[in-house]
Amino acid sequence: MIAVKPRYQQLKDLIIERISRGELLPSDRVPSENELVESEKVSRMTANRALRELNNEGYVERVAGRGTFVADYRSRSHLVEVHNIADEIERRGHTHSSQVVRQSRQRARGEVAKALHVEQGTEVFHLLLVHYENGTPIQIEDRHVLTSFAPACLAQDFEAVTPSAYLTGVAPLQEAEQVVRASMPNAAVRQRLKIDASEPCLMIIRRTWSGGRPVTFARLHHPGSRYELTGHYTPPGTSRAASGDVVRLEKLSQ
Amino acid sequence: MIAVKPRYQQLKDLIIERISRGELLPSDRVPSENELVESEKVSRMTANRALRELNNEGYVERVAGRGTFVADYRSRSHLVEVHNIADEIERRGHTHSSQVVRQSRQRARGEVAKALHVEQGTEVFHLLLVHYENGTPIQIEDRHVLTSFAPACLAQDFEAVTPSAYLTGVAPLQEAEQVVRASMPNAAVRQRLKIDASEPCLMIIRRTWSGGRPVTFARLHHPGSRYELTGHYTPPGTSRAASGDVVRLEKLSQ
DNA sequence: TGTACTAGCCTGTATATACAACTTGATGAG
DNA sequence: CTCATCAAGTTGTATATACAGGCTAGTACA
Repeated sequence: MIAVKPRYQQLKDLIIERISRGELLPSDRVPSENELVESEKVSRMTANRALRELNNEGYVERVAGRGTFVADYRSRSHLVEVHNIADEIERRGHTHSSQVVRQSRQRARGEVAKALHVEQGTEVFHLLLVHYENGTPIQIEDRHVLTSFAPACLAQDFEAVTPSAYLTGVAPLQEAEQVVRASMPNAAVRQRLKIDASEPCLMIIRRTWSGGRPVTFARLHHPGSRYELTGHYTPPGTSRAASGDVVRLEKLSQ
Repeated sequence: MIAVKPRYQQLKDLIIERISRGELLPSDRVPSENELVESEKVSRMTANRALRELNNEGYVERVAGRGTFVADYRSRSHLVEVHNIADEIERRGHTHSSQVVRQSRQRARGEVAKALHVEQGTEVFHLLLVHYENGTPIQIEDRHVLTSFAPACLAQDFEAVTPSAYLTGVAPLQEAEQVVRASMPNAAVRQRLKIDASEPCLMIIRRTWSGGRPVTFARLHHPGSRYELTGHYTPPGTSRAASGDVVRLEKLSQ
C-alpha cells in the first residue's frame, strides 16, 4: 500500500482508531466538523464526508444542532444482536434465566487454543452456562475468553449479566465468524438441555474478534425442537434505519 | 412524508427505480455525473454523491475513466451468494451435479400458500432436486415458485442451471428471509440424502422477495454430517471490497 | 423569578471550481 | 501497418462558500 489514503479516509481511520482503543466511549462527543477543520487542516466538506460515512457505517450518531457522538456498540454491530440470548428472549416477552455451571481458569488445548490463536496450554477463562427461557433450557453456552481481553471475568456474576452482554461492554467486538450445524448431542448435553436421545441439536460455534485478534470462542448448543435461527436480508441502502438489521439472527416465536 | 427529499436522494431513487423496473440491466451504463448535471440540473458534487452512495450500497459499479454501470445482481446482493449451491461447491474445487426429481405445476396448499402470500389452491411451480458434491448428496431442494414470476420455469433444464441461478437471472431478488433448524428427517429425505436414521438434518427454509412480494419458497435439507453454514460478519465500512461479504454463508471444507 | 428570545454552535445540503488519475478512441509519425 | 501520443470523457478527491434548520445556553426583558 504505497498509495496515500484519501484525506477523508484518514479522518475516518483516526476516529475509528480512537473508538477502538477506548479513548472515545459510546455516547462520547466526537470532534465536530469545524473542530476537524481546525485540528486536521481539512475543508469542512471533507470532515463532513468522513463523519457522514462513519454515521452510515454505524460508528457514530449525528444530531443536527448537537453534534456527533460515538454510537453504542449495541446499535452499531449486528454482532451484538446475534449474541445476547437474554435480549432475544426478553424481546419475545419471555423471561430469561441462567445457571452458571463452571466459571474457571483453564489451559487452552486443541481446538480452543487454535481458535483463539494462542499457544497450547495458555491460560484462558472457561465459562459454562445453561440459559433458560421461561424455565426451559434453551442454550448451553460453552465459552472460552482470552484472559487479557477481560481480566475481571472470574469476578462477574454471569447469572445477572450474560457473558455476551458483559464482553460487549468491555470493548467493541469488531468481527465474528460462526458455523452452524446440526448434530446429535452427547449425554451430558442432553441431560442439561433436558432432551431425549432422538433429538438433534442446533450448534453454533462462534469466534469473535476485537482489536484484530480473536478474543472469545463459544460453542452454543440448542435443542433442535425449541430453537431456530432466523435471518433476514435486505438490500443495502433501503434506508439508514434498516441497515442495522442487515443480519438479524434470533429465535422465532414458533 | 411532507418533507421534500434532498436532491441527491431524488437522484438515487431515480436510478434505483430505473434499475428495478428493468429499464437498466446489469452492466448497462448509468448516466455519468456530467450527464446528470445536464439532465437533472444539479451540480456535479450532488450527482457524485448520489452515484457514490449507490456504489457503496452495491447498486452500481464505478470505474474511473470508464463510467458507472449497473452492478450484476450476483455481486449486488449477498442473497445470491447464499443461494447458489453449485457455485459454493465449485468454489471449493469440487464438482456439482444435480438430479431433478420433480418439476411440475402444483396447487399451493397450507404452508406454501401462506409463505407465498397466495390463495389456497393457486397454481405454482414445484421443483424437487437433489444436489450432489462429488457424487455425494448434499442438499435436497424443495422449492415453490410463483408462476407469474418465472412463467418459463417448466421449460428449464435445472440439471444444467440451478434454480437459484435461473431465478436470479429472471429478476433481482431483493429480500430474503430464512430459518435454520436442526431436525430429524423422514424416511424419504433420508433415502435421498443417503443417511441413516440417527443422523440429523440441517434445514433451511427460505423465502425470497422480488418487487415487494415473496416469489419463491424453498425448503433445503442437508445431511448434518456433511454440511454446515458459516457466516462471517465484519463491521460496516472496513472497506468497500469487503462489504460484499458482510454475510457469507457457505459450506466449510471441513 | 420566570419567560421569551437570540447568538452561536452544530449538522445537512447544495453549488462552483479545481486538479489528479484512469480509459478509450482518434490521430499522427515512423 | 504499428506504435506512440494526445484529447476527451470519466471518476476520485479536495476546497471554499453559502444557506437552511436544529439545538442549547445565556441574556434581556417583563
